Amino acid sequence: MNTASSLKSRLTRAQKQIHCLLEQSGETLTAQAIYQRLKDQQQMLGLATVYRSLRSLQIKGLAQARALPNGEWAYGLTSDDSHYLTCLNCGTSVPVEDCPVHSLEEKLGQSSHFQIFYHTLEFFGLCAPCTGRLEAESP
Amino acid sequence: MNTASSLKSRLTRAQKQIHCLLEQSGETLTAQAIYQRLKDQQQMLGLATVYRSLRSLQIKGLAQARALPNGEWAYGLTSDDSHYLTCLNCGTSVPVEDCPVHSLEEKLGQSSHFQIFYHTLEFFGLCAPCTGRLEAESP
DNA sequence: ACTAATAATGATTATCATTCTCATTCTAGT
DNA sequence: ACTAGAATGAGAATGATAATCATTATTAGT
Ligand SMILES: [Mn+2]
Ligand SMILES: [Mn+2]
Ligand SMILES: [Zn+2]
Ligand SMILES: [Zn+2]
Repeated sequence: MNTASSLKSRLTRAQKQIHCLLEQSGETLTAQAIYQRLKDQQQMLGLATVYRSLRSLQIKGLAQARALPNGEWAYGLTSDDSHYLTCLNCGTSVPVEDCPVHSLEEKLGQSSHFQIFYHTLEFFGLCAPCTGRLEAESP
Repeated sequence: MNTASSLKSRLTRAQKQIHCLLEQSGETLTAQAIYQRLKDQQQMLGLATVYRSLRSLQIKGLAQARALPNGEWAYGLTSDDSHYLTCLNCGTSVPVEDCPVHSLEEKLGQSSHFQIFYHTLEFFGLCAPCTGRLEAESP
């Protein structure tokens, strides 16, 4: 049994609930959204427990987090490999299909002494409407 | 004159000071650190102005931000292309030398209607000491 | 240069996601 | 069943960032 699966071995009730919710949901969720959804499903967890469990799931290699432009974090499963292109002005976000970092990740996993669970890759710039608007304002 | 340089055209006093500080410093800095350094250099800016200017510099394509594990943001120049591998347990962070996303960034810039200024790429996992410690705790 | 309009700044306050505290409840092992 | 340690939850504390608004600097028109 390898390290990862041994770390995953035992999940607490809260960790199981959250892992399960992330699996069902398909999309990534903020901690607050997870808290709300569980409450709605009569599976209420304390907010502190939600945050604690998310950190544990990360350390166990099961969950990942990406920072949203507004300062919140979106959590998902590490099996999900998706990336976005986001407008710095209006926040519009579109998915990016390709991901060219897997071979690098593998290489790092061998050379760096780190056990790598996931990566984040995000692109930032201006969408077409915002580019137009900003050019008009500052000619 | 292209779009980017037209957007960069006029910088406010505060934006110039911060851009200059980021140029000198070489490293990335949090907003709070920028505030402190400018104060130390007798170039005091209000904290609100620091945040506003950083956002403007981003929209002008001059500055980039990456989220630190502790929830703060580190700001640098978009000309800086550096990435890190971070331990989810202890926060240890090591630089990653390679970056395999430039060709994708170029492709996206052409196909997506976005004007892309920068990207973030971060790896997360466990460092060797933490892997050992956690294995010992949960056998 | 003078003035009116507009933009930038800064002191302060408000926000709110996240973390901390600690008392209580659950769990595993004997 | 008993006990030690872990997990949980309610609520308070934290702290970075955003919003407010009065003041100051800059711009544009005359
Ligand atoms: Mn990927
Ligand atoms: Mn890069
Ligand atoms: Zn936009
Ligand atoms: Zn570590």
